[in-house]
Amino acid sequence: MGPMSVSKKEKILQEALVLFASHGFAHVSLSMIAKQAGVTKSLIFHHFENKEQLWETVKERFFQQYADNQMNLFEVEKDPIELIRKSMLYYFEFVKNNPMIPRFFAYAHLENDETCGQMDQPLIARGSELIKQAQADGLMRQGFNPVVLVMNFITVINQYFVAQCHFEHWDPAIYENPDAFIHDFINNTIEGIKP
Amino acid sequence: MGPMSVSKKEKILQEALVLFASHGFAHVSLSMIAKQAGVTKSLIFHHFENKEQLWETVKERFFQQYADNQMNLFEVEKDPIELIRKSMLYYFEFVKNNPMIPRFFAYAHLENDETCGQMDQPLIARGSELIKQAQADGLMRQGFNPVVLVMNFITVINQYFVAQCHFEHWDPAIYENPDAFIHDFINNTIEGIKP
DNA sequence: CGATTGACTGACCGATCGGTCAACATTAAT
DNA sequence: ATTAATGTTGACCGATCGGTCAGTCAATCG
Repeated sequence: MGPMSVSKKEKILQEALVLFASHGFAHVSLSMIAKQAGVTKSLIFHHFENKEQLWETVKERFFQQYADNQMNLFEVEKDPIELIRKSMLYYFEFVKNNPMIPRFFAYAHLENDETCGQMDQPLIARGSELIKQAQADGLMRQGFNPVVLVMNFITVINQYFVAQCHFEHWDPAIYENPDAFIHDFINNTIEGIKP
Repeated sequence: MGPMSVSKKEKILQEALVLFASHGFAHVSLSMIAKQAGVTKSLIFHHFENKEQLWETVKERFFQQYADNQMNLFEVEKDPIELIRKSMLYYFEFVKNNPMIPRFFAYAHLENDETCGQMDQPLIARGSELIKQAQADGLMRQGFNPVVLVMNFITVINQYFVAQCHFEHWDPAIYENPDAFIHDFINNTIEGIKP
């Protein structure tokens, strides 16, 4: 297996990743991917079973990238309130630097793809546990489901980037000054869970 | 124009609406729509310019349905905090009864369709104004952008239905007991904006 | 009554889709 | 040098795509 062969298969994956994230599964043809990657369509079938399996492979890569990053999400931090604040900021910066990830998620959701749910379930379980502990210790307001909190901040941050065409009509300032936005959003969230 | 002719054009629109909301633009072929509506593909071209214009027409219908409903969103209510609570609950119930609406929005967002942003902009402006007034009157916590609040609750409620395949892996209880979910979410939000 | 109009259809078009296949090029092992 | 395995290509396939077009049918109108 020479270096060129690896490079071409890799190129196919990279271009497929960009195109799928940009236009979704159905909009992207194998001819487009082949042209963009500078290879023939046949080569795609040599390296991958079919279009579906190529999509699955690309998806796994995306999710891996996402999951790897989440390892850092709930890092060691004494104050659970501060932990939430840091995690939200960290996730916001991550998605800001990888804006195709929420788009890919959105496509997967619309196709009722359950893979994305199974992937980060363990991490969410750990985050929920931390929050529950904080609630028990009286460091956080009690009585709400921790998953609702996590879902809230993941969802809003993702959609901030996916639905820019929508929200920037509501108030352009939200995108002219992203720091102010995430600051407001984090503050609202934090205030909502203080004991 | 007899009643039958209206009925068939209407049938095309209805079926296109369901199919587009279910599978998106590219996944749905005109043959599928024609078969589902019980007409020939040619009739679609008789009533609509092309596939794109059919999509636009269907979209306008959806958005109208959405916009009409929003008239009731910020109804008269003395206490602004209570107004937010009621509005969130009202919107949740609305989307619950029209689960295809957030799916349609999601597709429009992924295609960077700006129509959806222009439609509800006036309403959001009014909602923001109400919140700003409440802030000025000391009835609501100050210093945050009202649009962030509205975007938060619209986004989460929409994604609750669109990304069920994702979040129900985090905690099935969220969907087994929707009332508990929306109750938690509303409470978190309200607590976050109390003065 | 004949003419006109709009709803509606079936046959058909070129383009493109995902996918197959035989053959050639390249590399590594024997 | 021969062989085997893999990388890579171009020609080709049936199916389906969005879209066209000539024409049928029923209702309306003068």
